[in-house]
Amino acid sequence: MSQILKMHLDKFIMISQEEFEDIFSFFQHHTIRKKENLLVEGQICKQNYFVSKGILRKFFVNGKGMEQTIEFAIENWWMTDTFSFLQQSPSGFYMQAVENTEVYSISRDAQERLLTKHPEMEKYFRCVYQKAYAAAQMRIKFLYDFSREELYLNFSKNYPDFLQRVPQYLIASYLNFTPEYLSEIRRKNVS
Amino acid sequence: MSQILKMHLDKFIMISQEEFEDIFSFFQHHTIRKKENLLVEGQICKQNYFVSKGILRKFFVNGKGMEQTIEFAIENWWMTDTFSFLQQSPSGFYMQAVENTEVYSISRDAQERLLTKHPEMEKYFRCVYQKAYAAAQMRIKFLYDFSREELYLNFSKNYPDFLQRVPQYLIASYLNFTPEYLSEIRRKNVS
DNA sequence: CGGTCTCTTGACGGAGTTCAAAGCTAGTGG
DNA sequence: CCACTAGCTTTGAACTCCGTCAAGAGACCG
Repeated sequence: MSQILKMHLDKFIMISQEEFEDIFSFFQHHTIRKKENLLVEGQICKQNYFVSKGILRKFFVNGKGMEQTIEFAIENWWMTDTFSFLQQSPSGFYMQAVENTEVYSISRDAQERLLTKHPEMEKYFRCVYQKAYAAAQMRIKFLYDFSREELYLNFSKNYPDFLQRVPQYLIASYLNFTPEYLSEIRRKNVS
Repeated sequence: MSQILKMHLDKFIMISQEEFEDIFSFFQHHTIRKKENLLVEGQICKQNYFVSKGILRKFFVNGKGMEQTIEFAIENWWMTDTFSFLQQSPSGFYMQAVENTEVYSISRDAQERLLTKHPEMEKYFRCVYQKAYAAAQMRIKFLYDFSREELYLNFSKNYPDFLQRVPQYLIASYLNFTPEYLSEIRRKNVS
């Protein structure tokens, strides 16, 4: 059934169909409505989520009471509050569906058992985290290197489809500036 | 001999002394002088480095020709250009010793062989990358949440010893602002 | 259609940069 | 072990990017 998860595993490790079926039994399936929360600030992040359809975003509420989006996850991406998930400590983040979304989730506990029973999954997660870490490093580089305007132009060049699926104020939030300024940038770069 | 590396492995996985000795044979030891480069822009990052003594920094040269430090690594931290190391593609970064530094390094090739021969190391690296990813996420959160001044105050509270070991212009570079502005912040917060 | 989100526009202000110059500090060679 | 130089830090003035505030125009949903 979950071909999308199987295909993602196949990118990193070799496993048989039977083995996959046992692995798959550690996961649960959820459907989340647009704007519904998977995690709110103060809760312990109990699950690691794999997006099979739709978009999630992770955000926090900053000192001024504004929502700051720090990450999006679309199909084939994992999302969790790594810190809270690892330490089972209260999270400082929210996780919310941007559009109606479907995920496969695994609890901390189930993940431990999965890794013990299927050691090949260590390799899978090592690869996934390695990639996520590399992406985070590039993200930090961009934040350091680019002006806000360049951040937007770079983002809209690399993820044009995203601009269609996600409202502008979330893009602005993700790129760390105001909707007003985004509007100004767009005006300049249309004409 | 390399007790520090063994101790770091012990934090995440159980291995015998004999096993460690075989694992250790995959590594090389290097001594790097202050200001010496381990990697320069355009090169392929061939090694993954574990710092046993001293400090490394990773930086790139931005559009204005300034060095932007994006990461420090002290004792017990791994450092590499993950992207270049994984894909064996040219790096956009430099890696340089801040003070005289000692590292254990492992090549891409040796790391692959190590992981095949000692699958427990998959778990070790999974944990290391997971932690590094969580740290990168927190870093991004700080960059979004704090003003430059708050970034400095936060940094100097959490890593007071670092301020002693590392020159101010590198701290400024790491926190993504100018040495002049750092000087201004310090003046304000001393009196 | 009425109301609540979302996007746009413009005026103003402030955090942080740039540039230039002077003061310090530490390493190096004689 | 001192003197000199290059590199690091501080100061101040001018400037700019971008945030804040306020208000209006669309757009979407019940």
